Amino acid sequence: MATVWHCQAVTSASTAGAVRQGSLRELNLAVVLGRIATADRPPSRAAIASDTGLTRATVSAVVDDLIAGRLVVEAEPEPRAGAGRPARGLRLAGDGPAGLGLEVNVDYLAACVVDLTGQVRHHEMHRADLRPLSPGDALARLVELAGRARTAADRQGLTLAGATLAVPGLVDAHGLVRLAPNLGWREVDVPALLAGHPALTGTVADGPALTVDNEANLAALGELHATPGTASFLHVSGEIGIGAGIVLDGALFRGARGWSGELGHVPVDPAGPRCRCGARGCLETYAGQEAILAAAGLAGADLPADTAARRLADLAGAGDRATLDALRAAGTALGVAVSGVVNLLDLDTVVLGGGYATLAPWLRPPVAAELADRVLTAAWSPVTVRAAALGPESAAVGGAGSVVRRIITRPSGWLGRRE
Amino acid sequence: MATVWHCQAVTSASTAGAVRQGSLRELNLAVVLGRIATADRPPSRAAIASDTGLTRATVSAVVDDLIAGRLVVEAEPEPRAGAGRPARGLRLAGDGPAGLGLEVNVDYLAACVVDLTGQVRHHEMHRADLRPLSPGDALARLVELAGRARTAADRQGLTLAGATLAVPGLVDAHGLVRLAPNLGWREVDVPALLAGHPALTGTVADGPALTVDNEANLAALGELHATPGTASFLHVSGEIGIGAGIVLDGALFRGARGWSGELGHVPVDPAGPRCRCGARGCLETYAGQEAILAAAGLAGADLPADTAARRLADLAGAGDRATLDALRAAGTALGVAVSGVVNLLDLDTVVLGGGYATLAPWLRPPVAAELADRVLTAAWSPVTVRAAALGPESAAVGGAGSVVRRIITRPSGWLGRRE
DNA sequence: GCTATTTGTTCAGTGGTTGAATTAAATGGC
DNA sequence: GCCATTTAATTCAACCACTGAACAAATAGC
Repeated sequence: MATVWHCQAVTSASTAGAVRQGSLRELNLAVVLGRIATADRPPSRAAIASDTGLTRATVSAVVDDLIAGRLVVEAEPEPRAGAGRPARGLRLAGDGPAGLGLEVNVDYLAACVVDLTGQVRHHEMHRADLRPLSPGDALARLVELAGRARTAADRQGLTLAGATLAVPGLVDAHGLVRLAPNLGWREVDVPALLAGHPALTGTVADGPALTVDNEANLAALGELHATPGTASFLHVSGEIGIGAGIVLDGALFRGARGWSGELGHVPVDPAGPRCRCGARGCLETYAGQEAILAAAGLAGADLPADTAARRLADLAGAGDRATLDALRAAGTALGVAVSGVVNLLDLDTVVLGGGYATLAPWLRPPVAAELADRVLTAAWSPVTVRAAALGPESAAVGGAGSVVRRIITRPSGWLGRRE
Repeated sequence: MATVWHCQAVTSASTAGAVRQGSLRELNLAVVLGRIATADRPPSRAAIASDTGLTRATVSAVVDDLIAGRLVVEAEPEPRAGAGRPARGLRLAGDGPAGLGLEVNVDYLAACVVDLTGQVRHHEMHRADLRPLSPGDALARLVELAGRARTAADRQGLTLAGATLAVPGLVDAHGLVRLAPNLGWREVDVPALLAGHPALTGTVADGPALTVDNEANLAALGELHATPGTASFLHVSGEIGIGAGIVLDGALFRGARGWSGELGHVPVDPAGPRCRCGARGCLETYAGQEAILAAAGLAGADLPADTAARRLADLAGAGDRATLDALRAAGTALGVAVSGVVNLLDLDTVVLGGGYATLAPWLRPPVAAELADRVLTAAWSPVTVRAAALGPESAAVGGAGSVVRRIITRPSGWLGRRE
C-alpha cells in the first residue's frame, strides 16, 4: 500500500532524533551524495575526502554503497594536469531512481518524471476544465497520466521512487486537502482516493510514497530545481489567487503550521476595495487575475488561468492602453506587497511565476521600482526581479524534484528499501 | 583571546558537515541533554532511553559524561506509583555553566547572567544617554557591568561560558556593527574594541566567546526564554524604529543574510506620509515612537524610548483623548502590517515587546481587530496578541539565554573545553 | 626505465552503540 | 516478615563504522 508523508518543515537540531549506530553511515551517505550532487564537475573520492574531512577509506566504502544502490556512477576519467594516478569522477546516476510529479489545477492536469540529475525525462500535460468534475473523477484522469509516466520511466530504465501531487489549496500534514477554492474542493482525502490505483503502487517495494502539497510551494521548488544557482528567493505565483513560495538556503520555508505563503491577502492599502476574504485592500484585489482582467476591460470573461495571462500579454504586446495601465497598476501593488516581504525576510531575489511569468515584461518594471524605493537594504545590494524559468509545469517538476531531493538528502531511505 | 562567532541561520541538512566517529557521541549528548531540558519533570535514564530509542546502556554512558561535565544533576527520587526500583530524576544543573547577556541601547546599558535552567541569576541596568559617547567609551562602561556580572556569577558558583551583546542595529556575521542609526554607530568593530578586556576573557579556558547580535532578534529570544510554551511567534519591538523577531519552532529565523525583521519599513499605505528611509507609508511613519508622540501632541520632546512609552501610558491611563486616538491609529497600522506577516508566515501568536509592551493595553485591541479581519486562517484558529513577558531587559536575557541554548544544543563544545 | 605523485584499496585498531545478563531497590501478596 | 514481581541502572562481550597507515595502481616527468 502506498504510504503517505508530508514534507517536513525545517526543524531545529534539538528536536532531531537519537543517533543510533547505523545513523553514522546514514549521515555520511547523505554527506557524500550531497557533495556529488552539488559539485560543479564530477569529484573524485579523494577530493570528497579532503573536502569533508572524512578518510579516503571511509569515502570509498560509502561510495561503494552508493554505486551498489544505483545512485552514483563513475564518470570517465577527467583530464588533469600533473603527475599521479588519474582520478575517477563520480556523478549522479541518470538511470537509477526518479521522482514522479503530478499536478491538478483548475484548467489542466500534468505529470512528469525527473531523474536524479534533475533532467526532466518525461512530461505530459492535459488541458481540461477540472472544475465540473468531482475530486474522484479528476483524480481518476490524473491516474491515467501517472500510468503513462510510469510506463515511460520503465522504458528508460528508471525506477519511480515516490510521487508528489501539487494541488492549488491548503494541504495538511496527512495529505488531506482542506480547501482548494478554485477547484471547489473541500476536505478531500487525496491519499485515500488514490490508495488502490496500480499506477501509484507498482514495482518498487511498497510502491512510490505519495506526498500531497501546495501548488505554490512546489512551483517554488521547481524554480529552485531549474536554477539551482539562487538558493534563496521569493517565488510569486499569480493565478486566480496569489501564492508565494519562500525558498531559503535551498529549502522550502513552510511557516509554523505549513500554511505559509498567503501573499494574496497581504494588505496593500487598508482602505482599498473589499476582497472576497472579507478584508479590504488585499493584494488580490489589485493584482489577482480577475482584478487585472477587469481593469483591462475583460471582466467576466471567465478565462482559464493560462489563457487569461496569454490574452493579456497579447493585448499588452499590441499596445492596448487599458491593458498596459492595468498591468502597471497590478505591478505596483505587487511591488508594494513584495517589498514588505523582502524587508521582513531579507531576500535578494524575487521570481515572477505562474501567470505572472507570461506577464513579466510588463510587471517587472513597476515591481522593481517599488522594491528599489521601499527595501531598506536595496542600497547595499539591489533586489533582482525575474520571470520564472519554468512555465506552468513548474509545480509538477518541483514535486518530482522534491522526491529526488529527498533521496539525495536521505539516501538511506532508498538504499534500505532495495532489499 | 576571546573568539567570536555569530549565531547561525537554520541550515538545511545537506550543508551539514561530515560525521566523524566521535560525532556519534556528540550528537547523542545533545539529544539526551535536549530531552532533559525540555521535559516537564525530571526524566529517568530509562524514560529517556525509551523516548529516544537509544539503549539504556548508552543513555547511562551519555548521562555520566553530562554529570561529569556539570551540565546535569540527579534530582531527588520522584514519587511514583506501582512496584519497581525508583527512578533517579535528571535535571539541568543550576550551578554549572551560565550565559552572560549584555546590551547597549540608546538610553541604557544592561547585563545579566542566566543559568542552564533559564533562571536569571544576576541582573543590572544602568540608565544613561549613550548617544553622546563614542562607541569605545560606551563599551568601556559596559565592561564595568560585565565585570560585576562575572563577580556575581563567581560568587554563586557559576562559570560564564559565553557572552552575547545586543545592539540596536545591523550586525554582520563577524560581529561588526554595520549601522546602528539611533546610537549613531557606523562600522564599529565591537569584538576588536572588547578584545583585551579582562572581564570578558576570564577563568574559562579561552574565555567566554563573544557574540554580537541585533537587539530585536535577541529580545524575541528573551521572550522565548520567558515563555517556552509558545515555540513560534512574531515578536515586535517598538522603539524609535520597529523591529521584528521571528521565532519558529523554538529557533530564531534570520532570513537569507541575517538581516531579517525590518518591520518598520513594511508598507502600510503606499500613498502615506514620507518616511526617513525615502519611501512612503512605512509602518514607522504610523506606529514609530516619534509618530505616536507627534499624534499625541508631544512632538519634539526627544524623550528616551523607555520614558516615552511610560509617558504615553500615563496620558492614556488618564484618559487623554489625543493620546488614545494616537494609540488606536498606531495599533491599527501595526495590525495591518502584522497581518501581512501572519498571512505570509502562518504564525499564531504576536508578542508586543519593547516600548509596545508598556502600551499593550491600548495597542492590543486594534491590532487584534485587524488580525481577525485580515488573516485568512483566523477563522480556523485565532491569532493571539499579547504583551511581552519581559520588559526592556528582554534583549539581555535573550542574549544570555542564547549562550545557554547553544550549550544545550551542542554540549560537546562545553565538555570539550573543560580539559 | 626510474622516480615522484596522486588515487584508491586493504587491514588491523579503536570508539561508541547494542543487547543480554546482572545487580539494585522498591512494591505487594501471602 | 519473606519472597516473587517489577522497574532502574550497570556491566560486559560483540559488533558496526570510522581511523590511520601501509600498499597497490596508474600516470607524468626526467
